[in-house]
Amino acid sequence: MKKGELTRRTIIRKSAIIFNQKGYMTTTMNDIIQETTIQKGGIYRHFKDKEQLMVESFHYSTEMMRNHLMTSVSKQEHAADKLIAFVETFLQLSEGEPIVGGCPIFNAAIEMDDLEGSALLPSINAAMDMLIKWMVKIIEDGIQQQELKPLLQPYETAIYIVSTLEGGLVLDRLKKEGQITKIIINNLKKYISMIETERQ
Amino acid sequence: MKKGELTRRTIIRKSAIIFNQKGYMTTTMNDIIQETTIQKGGIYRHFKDKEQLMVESFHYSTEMMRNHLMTSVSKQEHAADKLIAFVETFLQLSEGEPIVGGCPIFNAAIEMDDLEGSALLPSINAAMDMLIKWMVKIIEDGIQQQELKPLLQPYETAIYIVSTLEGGLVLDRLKKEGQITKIIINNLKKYISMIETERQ
DNA sequence: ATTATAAGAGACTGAACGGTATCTTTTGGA
DNA sequence: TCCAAAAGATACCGTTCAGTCTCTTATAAT
Repeated sequence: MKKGELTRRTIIRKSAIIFNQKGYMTTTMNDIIQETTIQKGGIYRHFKDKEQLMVESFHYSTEMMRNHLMTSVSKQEHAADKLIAFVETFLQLSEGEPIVGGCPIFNAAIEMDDLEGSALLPSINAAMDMLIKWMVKIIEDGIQQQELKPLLQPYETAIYIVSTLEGGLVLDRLKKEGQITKIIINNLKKYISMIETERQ
Repeated sequence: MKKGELTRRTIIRKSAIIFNQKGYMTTTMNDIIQETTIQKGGIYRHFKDKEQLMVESFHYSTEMMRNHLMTSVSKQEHAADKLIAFVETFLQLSEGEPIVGGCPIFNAAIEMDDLEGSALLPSINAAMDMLIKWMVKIIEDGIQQQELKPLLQPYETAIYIVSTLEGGLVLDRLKKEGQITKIIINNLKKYISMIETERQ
């Protein structure tokens, strides 16, 4: 009674990668058939339509990213180190770890225009909120621990960092030199060192 | 002998807006027919295929943006003021001026995956290069005029600013509060004030 | 081993796509 | 005013899309 559940997960796992690389609108069911080597009937037995598959795949992708970031950030004690770990790990996403195709939230966000009316839209918004709130929390805790400057505005700071990160992904996509990531990391490190208090 | 040229330009002008809003791949010829109220035969008389229309529309859009930015930046004398004017004007693009849908380079860049093999790809790269080189020039001149700090790395600085700008557009697209733009502008102003020399 | 049922294969459908071919209307120089 | 050429309308074509339907095969409890 569980063979089905297994293939269901296989479909999600493989679809998530294709969606993340090709885009949700652009990826066709035939792409998924080809990658999973499961025919149309097999797929539509487990998912009522493409949209449901999109939503579950997106959820899978963001969970992968979240766990990846979480393990990296939680290794650090100091708030500034947490932020740096966040930044570095985030930009390493574009190298294919842990999910091929880079940050799934970014990939989905830039498709938002095409996804009007789709059930995926609220998921994207929720995922982005999660990311920002997470960073806000790191900053707030850092201020409370007197590791970050007390005058810092947590939300504004988080927005600024996330913006720079997402923008780095746009440029990285265009300029294949791979230099972009390094430049963004260096500049954000400098920024973070400016918002932290003197270490004891 | 010139009626044709007139409608040709009308098609480009109206298509540019739709492409910039809906995306190049997602926009259909029927969308363009509806918006221009010119039937298929009328359109295909002036453009051999959708791709040609895409390329010419993109070129039109980027020219509009370039002129808009140019007039704004050239009003300023000091390099730091030029950078601020650039940043502010760029982020105002998302409010629909001068071209509805926001920065056309950004809009096209995020579609790059879907445009593999398209004639639009080199145009996008060229446009982005133009933007970056322009900012590099402003920074280089600023250093030479001793308006910006001499240790500044022009290319790295330009990449960082443009990344933050583009990332701001991603977030602005998601969070409709309209607050994002302000936050990015404030932070980049602070950044620019840090890289300029003391004014006389 | 049997067999009801779960899982999957694959042909098919209608709609929408970009593009073409043919016909009709408009334009503007003579 | 005339009429060739330019401009535009519209029906149509092949292809591809998401999704359905029916038939076959694999599974697992008895």
